[in-house]
Amino acid sequence: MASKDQSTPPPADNLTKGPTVPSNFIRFIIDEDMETGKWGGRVHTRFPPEPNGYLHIGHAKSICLNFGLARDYRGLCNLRFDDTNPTKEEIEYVESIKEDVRWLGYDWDDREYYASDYFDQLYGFAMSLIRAGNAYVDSLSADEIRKYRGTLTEPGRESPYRERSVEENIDLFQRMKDGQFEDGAHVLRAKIDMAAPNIIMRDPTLYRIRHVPHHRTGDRWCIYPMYDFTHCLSDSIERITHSICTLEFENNRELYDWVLNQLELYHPQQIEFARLNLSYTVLSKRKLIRLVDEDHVSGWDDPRMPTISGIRRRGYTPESIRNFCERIGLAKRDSIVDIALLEHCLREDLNRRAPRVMGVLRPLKVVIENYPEGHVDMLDALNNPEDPDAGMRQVPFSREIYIERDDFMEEPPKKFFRLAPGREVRLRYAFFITCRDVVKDSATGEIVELRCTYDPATRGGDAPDGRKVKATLHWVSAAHAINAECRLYDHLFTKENPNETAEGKDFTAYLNPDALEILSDCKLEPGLLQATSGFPYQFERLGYFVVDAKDSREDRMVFNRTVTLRDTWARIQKRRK
RNA sequence: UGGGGCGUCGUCAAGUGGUAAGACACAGGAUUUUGGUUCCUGCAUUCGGAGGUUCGAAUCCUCCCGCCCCAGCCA
Repeated sequence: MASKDQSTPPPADNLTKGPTVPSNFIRFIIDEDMETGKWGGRVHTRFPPEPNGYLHIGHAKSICLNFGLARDYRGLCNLRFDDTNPTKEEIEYVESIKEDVRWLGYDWDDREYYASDYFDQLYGFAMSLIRAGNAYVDSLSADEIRKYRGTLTEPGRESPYRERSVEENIDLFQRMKDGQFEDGAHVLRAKIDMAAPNIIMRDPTLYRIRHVPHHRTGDRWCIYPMYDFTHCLSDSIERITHSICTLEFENNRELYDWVLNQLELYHPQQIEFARLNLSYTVLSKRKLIRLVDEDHVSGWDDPRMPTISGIRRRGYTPESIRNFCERIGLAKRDSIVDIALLEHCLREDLNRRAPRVMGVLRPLKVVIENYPEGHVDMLDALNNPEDPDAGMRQVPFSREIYIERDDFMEEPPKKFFRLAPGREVRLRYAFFITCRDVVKDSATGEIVELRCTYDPATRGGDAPDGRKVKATLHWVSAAHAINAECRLYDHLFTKENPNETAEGKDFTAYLNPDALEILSDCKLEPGLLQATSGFPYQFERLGYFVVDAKDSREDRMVFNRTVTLRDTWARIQKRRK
């Protein structure tokens, strides 16, 4: 960037700020609107979830987009519940949605709206359409309407009720509202064109009868407006400028525009973008509901789920998700983002902020034969090498400790530099130890204990004689350890794209049986007793962990592994197989 | 074989007629008391294909190919 004034140095954060928000086609549209003054310099977006399920990471993309645009252009973003189908929607979902949006770090102030708040106005607009001869009450059955609609290649036929008089339509629609008809007896339809090449325009249904109470309006209504009628009008009522939705609504834009044009109302611009797909998981509400209903997972907030509540419980941070949503970009082509990018954003954030601790997942007892019995050393350990302000803590060391079973091999292969018979390694922040003997269960042959010796001169982890070791192991003093349960998570599916199914199979066939591994005999350093949920820790050399918000108890702590550390050794092993 | 969209590295994605950004992944190497972090290095002579226009094309034109969406009284 060229500086115009040579006497003024460029701002320092020009270089340190990191990647700026990349532009995209929606920002181009808005930039142009700002130049032409199309909306009087306003940007007003909305995030319009239907409260019929929990939000997932795909919604996060939309949330970050809509709220992010409002933030960057000094505009506003509304939270609006698209609650026009009382058979599917529940109050539980609106509460969870609000919690999730807030957790992601966004604020809608007092602009919490519900399409159901507009039912009166919507009814009035429907009446206007009828009076103008642009809508009619149809008395065909659902089945008949489908048959009359035609196909992709053949035009539809007009309903015999299409030419009812305005008066009759008004009367019928009023009586629909008054509850004089059964579900399905009539619908209100837009009168457009049964031969339209866009099937959506073949006299779309605007209202249907449903004698079902609504979670907000109760029994006040028994007719409910359809999405296409509701959404554009809600946007219009809220003076939205850019109505951003996903690609599958591209066909619906013609109807969005038609309704607003017929009614001659304030007319936002609908813009479509490609929804997020992530490898090794599914991101459709229908499929997520099945995972919950069929007990493939423990619930919407199961840490294996890609739901916001699931990944929150798993230990993901809002910052990492926001960052991810910026990095994936925005376009109109269908794509599947590599879940490794999400994990990268997570590690990047966690590495900076998570205090380091030691925890042994699969303990192997080590007795230090030349260490005095009953003695305890308090050793200084760095809380976070990435953060000098994080300070130090003390960790107890004693004659009997636990190390990770994976850190010892009786017959080590070439590139294994951890502990082995006769080999010396460093115990982090403690001493060098050398393995002298391997104790096995005489019956099973299983290794039950290691006998080692330590070098007292290496206290803290450095040898005064300058000798080096190839590995540093984490450890926990046996007498001081907390017993805890750790839940290790992996990708929910074994297939990169579980939506792509073989003949006769469905996506559940690719569920990963190892997506959850429960380890119930973990040994953690004593300081972890203070750990509370929502606060991430790095278990050194293993990964990032967080207290499970639901199942952890004071006398039985439960930790979730949020994500592993990158593991070069594991990759080497995998390559070998 | 109707209509609406979309095809740029393994995965995302910039690029808007002037000679293919970046990120992730991957592969090497350096530093390291985490096989972590960090730091270097490499990674599309070519943009779905074929023609054409142009001094010059991923960008413009023509034809072809492939993928996604729409036939709910779901959203």
